[in-house]
Amino acid sequence: MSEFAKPTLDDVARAAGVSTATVSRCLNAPDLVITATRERVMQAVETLGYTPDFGGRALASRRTNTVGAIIPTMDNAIFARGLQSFQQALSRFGKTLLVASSGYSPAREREQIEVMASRGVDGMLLIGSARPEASVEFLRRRGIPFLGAWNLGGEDGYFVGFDNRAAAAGLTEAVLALGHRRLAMIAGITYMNDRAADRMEGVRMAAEQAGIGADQLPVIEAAYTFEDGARAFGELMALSPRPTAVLCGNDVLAVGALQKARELGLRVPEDVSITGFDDIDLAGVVDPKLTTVRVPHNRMGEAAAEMLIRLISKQPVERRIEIPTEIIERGTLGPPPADPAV
Amino acid sequence: MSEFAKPTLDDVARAAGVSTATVSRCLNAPDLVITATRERVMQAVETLGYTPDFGGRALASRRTNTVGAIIPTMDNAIFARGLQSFQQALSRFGKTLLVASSGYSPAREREQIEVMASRGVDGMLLIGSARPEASVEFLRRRGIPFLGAWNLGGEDGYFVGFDNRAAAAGLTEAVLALGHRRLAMIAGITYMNDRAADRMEGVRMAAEQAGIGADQLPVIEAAYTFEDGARAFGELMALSPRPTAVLCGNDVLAVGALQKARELGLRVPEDVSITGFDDIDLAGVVDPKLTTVRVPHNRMGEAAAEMLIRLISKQPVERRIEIPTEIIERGTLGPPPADPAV
DNA sequence: CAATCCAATGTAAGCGCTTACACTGGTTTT
DNA sequence: AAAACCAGTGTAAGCGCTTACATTGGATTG
Repeated sequence: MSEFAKPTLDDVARAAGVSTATVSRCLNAPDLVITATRERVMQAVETLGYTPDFGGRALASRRTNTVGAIIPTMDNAIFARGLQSFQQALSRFGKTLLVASSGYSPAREREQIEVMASRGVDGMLLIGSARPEASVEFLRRRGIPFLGAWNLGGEDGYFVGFDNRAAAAGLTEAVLALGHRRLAMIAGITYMNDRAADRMEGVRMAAEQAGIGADQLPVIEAAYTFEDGARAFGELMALSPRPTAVLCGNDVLAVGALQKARELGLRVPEDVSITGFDDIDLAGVVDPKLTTVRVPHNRMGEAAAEMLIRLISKQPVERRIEIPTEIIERGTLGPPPADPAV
Repeated sequence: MSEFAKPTLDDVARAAGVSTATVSRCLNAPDLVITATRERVMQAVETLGYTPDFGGRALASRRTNTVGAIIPTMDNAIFARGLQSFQQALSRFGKTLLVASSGYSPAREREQIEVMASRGVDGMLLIGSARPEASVEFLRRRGIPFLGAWNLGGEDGYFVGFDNRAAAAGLTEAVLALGHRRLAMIAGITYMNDRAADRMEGVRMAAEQAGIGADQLPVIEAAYTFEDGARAFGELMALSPRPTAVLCGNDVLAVGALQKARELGLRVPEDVSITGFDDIDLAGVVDPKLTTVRVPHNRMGEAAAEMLIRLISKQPVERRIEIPTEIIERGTLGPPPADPAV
């Protein structure tokens, strides 16, 4: 073995004076090997700096102990946090995580699914449930277990997430309870994004329930940036009559709205109320602090890991695990102005 | 092939009536195959839903087209942003990214390095340069090209990053130029973190240069949370004489400090100036907006990808690429109070 | 028209590993 | 004391792929 060659099982076997089978057993089922032998082998492993070749191992054992996760983007605190917990939980089970991002594109997600399948992942974590049937079909054909996270999905499939619709409805009810009647919403882009769509629907449902029809509830969809949130808020404030409460599909939009409100000289919540969704760090930092919905990403990541492991090892699992959300009341929601501006 | 079995090269070959070699060539070097054959093969690939097995491919070709990145944590906007660009650039070269996190622990980083090596990554991206020699030695022995990012490293190795020390010194000079003399610093934890250490040193250097010795420059190290930043700021404000400017090792600490300042009834920057570092989104959202140092993570991610690709394909490369930083003047830095409180 | 060449394809040898099965020799059982 | 057993180890057959080399037959050359 040259200085730069990667040592193989064979090298170790030769160095320890045993067969490759024994070395393999030392690594995978140490109990089968007598202590003296094992120590000799481990010594050889150590001095040679041997690490098993993943490809060879995967090929021979038809297992990879790898699970894949495809998220819309890494550049978003929401997914980052959940994924971090997911990974930690996974590693407790000896699995490693492969992460890829789809950039919110179903086509790119499909590509990544194939990449992961090629790599022989034992299971897969996807976000939400809005995707072409073909992607799902592919996974099923291959017999790769997978689950959706961050929401609760539809008819079939496995899910661990929260009920975005119910949470949004709950928050809306809280707003209504304060006496607001002229609501508006800045929603995230709903195309192929069930979280955003569900939140929008939740707000609409609750409004409807209170006798506020869709025609009286202006909704603007905006991309996930402060600027887009600010712009949408500007448009909403130009409306007449002006809304007294603006429900935002996520905290980033809400913070953008908040900035715009300051720019427009509107006091929050005296002149206009604003709510967010997700309770990212940001929410506690702006002034006033954001009233929002807390989504326990850590718990979700862990629950997802556990569920996927069970799915992979064919243990019985519940079809969906709901993670409860919670309204966090801080400073941006108050009663409507007594004499609302027109 | 049963409904649930993964189709192999052999299945495709049989279906298309060619040899496995031809199928392989269709996938890897299509030019070598005549169009008619290729179309027949591709058709078979399509109908069978074939995706090449990564393990088999890696084993046979001794290439993986995979590069690894080990970052301290995913749950940090700074790394997320750079990594996103890194990945995008990489995928333009047909490489896929494997991400792992070390949780700021050198031991865990070492483990992950071995995992990546096992998986046969063609190259590796690490953060910074502070790590046990053994980790570096391992990589070298294995002949795996790697580079450090986010800083500029030491004597040897490849780096693409910024000069944290110089940037911190530059910002400190700007603070001094406004007339501040009673400086203090809230640094990130410097243990095994050269970025934090360099920033601290930069501040100290510039202060020294202005005749302010280390004994006149209180420094507190704080973990990467708002709370820790706030706590440290509280301690600093209890000092007598009270600092008129607090330089923070990153934006998160600065925002924590800012909150604490408000809590203490101190006006920023009238009573005390605060500066950050990194220019994360947050910096533009707090009130007043943070004066900080912008670090172009996108450019860095791309430059890192390019450099690593060159390293892998043994093309000539520069040993270090410096990404310039920029001071972003916003609202938290002003002249010291005329009659500073004691 | 034989010799040569070359493009298109096939043949088959591994890549590094796991694991079913075979073997060995001591211990227990009958 | 022979039979049965078993713990510890070895032998060797692939896993799915790539690729050096061999083969084929039509086009080009002298």
